[in-house]
Amino acid sequence: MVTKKKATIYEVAREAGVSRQTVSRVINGRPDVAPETRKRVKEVIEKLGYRPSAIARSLSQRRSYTFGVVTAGLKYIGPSRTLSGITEQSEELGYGLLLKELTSFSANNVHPLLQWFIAHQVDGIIWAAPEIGENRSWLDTLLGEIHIPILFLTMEKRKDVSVVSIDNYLGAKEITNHLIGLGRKNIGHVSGPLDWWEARQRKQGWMDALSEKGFPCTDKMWTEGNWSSKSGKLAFQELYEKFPEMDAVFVGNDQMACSVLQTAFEKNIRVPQDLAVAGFDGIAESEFFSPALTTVFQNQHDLGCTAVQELANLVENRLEGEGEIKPRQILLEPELLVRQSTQVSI
Amino acid sequence: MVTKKKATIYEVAREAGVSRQTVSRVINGRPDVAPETRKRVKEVIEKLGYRPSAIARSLSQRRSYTFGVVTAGLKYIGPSRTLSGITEQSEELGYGLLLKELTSFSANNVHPLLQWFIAHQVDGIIWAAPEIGENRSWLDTLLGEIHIPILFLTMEKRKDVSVVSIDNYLGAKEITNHLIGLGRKNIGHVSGPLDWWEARQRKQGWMDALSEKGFPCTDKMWTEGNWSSKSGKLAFQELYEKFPEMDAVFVGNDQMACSVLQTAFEKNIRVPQDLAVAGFDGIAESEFFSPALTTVFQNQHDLGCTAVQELANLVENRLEGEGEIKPRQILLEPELLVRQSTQVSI
DNA sequence: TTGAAAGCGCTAACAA
DNA sequence: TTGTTAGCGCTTTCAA
Repeated sequence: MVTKKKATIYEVAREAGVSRQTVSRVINGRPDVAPETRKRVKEVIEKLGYRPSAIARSLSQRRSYTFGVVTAGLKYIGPSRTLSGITEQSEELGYGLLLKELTSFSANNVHPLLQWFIAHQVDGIIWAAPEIGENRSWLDTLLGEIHIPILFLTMEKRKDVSVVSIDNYLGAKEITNHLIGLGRKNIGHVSGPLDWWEARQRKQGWMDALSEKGFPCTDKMWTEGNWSSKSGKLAFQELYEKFPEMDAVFVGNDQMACSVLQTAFEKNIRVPQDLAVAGFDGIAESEFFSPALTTVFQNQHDLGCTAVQELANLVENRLEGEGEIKPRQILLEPELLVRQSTQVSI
Repeated sequence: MVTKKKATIYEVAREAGVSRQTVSRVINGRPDVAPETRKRVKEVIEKLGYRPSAIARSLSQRRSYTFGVVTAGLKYIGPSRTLSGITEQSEELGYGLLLKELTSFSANNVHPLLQWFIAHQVDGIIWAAPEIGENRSWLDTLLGEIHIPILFLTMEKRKDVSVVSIDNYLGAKEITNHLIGLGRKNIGHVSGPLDWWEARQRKQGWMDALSEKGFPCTDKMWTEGNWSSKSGKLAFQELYEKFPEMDAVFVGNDQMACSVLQTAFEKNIRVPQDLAVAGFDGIAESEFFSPALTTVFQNQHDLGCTAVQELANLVENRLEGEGEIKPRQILLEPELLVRQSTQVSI
C-alpha cells in the first residue's frame, strides 16, 4: 500500500497492539514470537507499507552491513571489472557498498576518506586502488588508528594486512616462456609505468624468465609506457629503433598491445611471422584485434569476489570475538591465452 | 591522537564544559558560537580525536548526504565511465554514494532495491542502468511510491521524470551523413541488441539519414549484434553475405567495430578503400585499432557529472520547499571523430 | 513469549 | 551566545 508518511516501528506496534520490541523481533526473524502474534504483526507491516530504517538500525546496532570501497581509475576497464566482482559478491552476502573513487593516485587524501568511512559505520573496507609510488606509506602511520577490518587488492604482500592479488609476476613469466618456447631469441618488453607495483611485477617476470633460460636482458630491450594505447605506440616505436632485431615483444597491457599491432600494421611488420606480440589483462576485445592477441587473462571479477568473501570472513570472525585474526595474503593465478599474434593458427 | 573507544559528542561537551548543542554548532560550522568557545571545543575535538557519526546525523536530520546509484554491466567500459563521472561530481558536491549493480537487465528486482535505498535515507537516486525491453515498466506503478528525487540516465524521455541522455539518434545520423558525404552508396548497419533503447536510436538515426538523402533502406542492409565483439563478427559476416555491394558500414559500437576490422583484415577487404567502417562510443582504444576507427564519441563521464549536478539541484530545491519541481530532460551531444577507417589520411 | 526502560549519537526547536 | 528538552527509529538488556 502507498502511504504518505513513512510508518515507523512505533505505528506498527500500536496498530498491532504489541510492543515495539515484538515488532523488532518479527522483522529480524527472531524465534521467540508466538506464531499468531507474528502473523498479525506481519499483516500490519504489509498494510502500513512499513520498512525498517537501516539508518536507525545501524545506529543502535553499531554496524551497518555496509563495506566501504576505495577504487581509482574507473574509466579504465580493469578497476571496473574488479568493482563488478565486488558488487556481485557483496550483494550475495547481504552487504551494501559505499563507494569512493580516488581522483589522484597519490596518498594525500587518504585520512579524510578513512574517517568518512568510519563515520558511516562501515563494517569493513576494501582498498581496490592500485599501489603506486609511495601511496601505501600511510599504512605505517595510520594502520594503528583503523579499528575496522581492511583488505587490500593488488599490492605487495605484507604480514600486517590482508591482501588479495593476482600473480602478475607469474603471468609475465609464463607468457615470456611461451615466447621463448616459440623459438624467439630477441624478446623485448614494453612495460607499464614503473611506479606501479603491477608494472614492476610484470617486468620482473619477463626479466627472470629470460635470465633463467640464459638469455641476456639489457636496457635496450625494453621501454616504458603508461598503460595507454598512445603511450604504448610511442614506447614501441622507440623500442623498435633501439632493438631492431627484436622478434617478439611482451607488452605490459592489452591497450598498449593494441597500438603495437596498429604500428606493426602500418610498418608492414608481419605479426606473428616477423614479430610475435603478447599483451596482458585479457580484455574482451583482445580476441578481436588484428590479429587476435595472445595475452594473460587476469580474472579481476573473481579478484573482487574473493576480496569481499575474505573481508566478510574478517568481519564475522571479529564479531564472534575470535580475537585478532591473522591477516591472510591470497594470490590468484592468471591464465595464458594463446592466439594468432604469437602463433599462426594450428 | 589515537583513542581506544570512539569519543562521542557527549564526551567532547563534558570535556569542554559546554552543552552538546554547542559542540554540534561547532562541528557544523554554525556562526552563533563565541570565538573562544569555538576554539576550546575545537581543541577538545582534536585532543579526543572525535569524529561525528554520520549515521546519527542522518537519523536525526532525516537526510544522509548520500545518493543511491543503480548501475549495470560494470564489466563493460561504458557504464564505468559514467560511474566515474558520478563519483567525481558527487565528491565535488559533498555527497556520498551507495552503489548497487543490477545483475540482470530485467526489472523484477527493482522494488527491493528502491526500498533498500529508502531505508538508507538516500537524498536521491541515480538510475544509470540501461533501458531495455520492459525494464522501465515499473515506473508507471512504482513512481508514485518514491518520494525521493530520482534521475534517469540514457532512456527515452518522458514528462514525469528527469532524464539525462546522450543523443544517440543524432550521433548515428551524423556519422551516416559522414559516410554519405564520402560518396558511399551502399551503407550497411550492424545494430546493437534492439531491445536496448540506445541500439534502436542508433539504428533509427542511420535509417533516417539514408531516407533523407533518398537512399533506399532495406532489411538486407542491416543485421543485429549484442554489443560484444564476437557477436559483431558474426553479424558482419552475415551482413556481408546478404549485402555484398556494401561499401560502408556503421557498426553499433566500437567493440563490434573492432571485430569487423579484424574480419575485413582476414578477408583482405581493404579499409577504407573497399569498405569504410565506423563505430560508436569512442572508447580509448578505437584510435589505435588497425586502422584507426572513425566513431562517435559519447562523453559518458560528462553524462555522469551532469546527472549528479541535476540530481543535487532537485534535492536542494526540494529542501528549500520550492514545491514540486518540474522534471527536466537533458540531451547531451556526441562528437564525431573522423579517422582512417573511413578516410585515408588527409 | 512479551514488554518496559534505557540507550545508540546526533540535531531541531525553543527557551534563557 | 548558550543550554534544555525532546526527539530521529531502532535494538539491547532486563524483568515479568
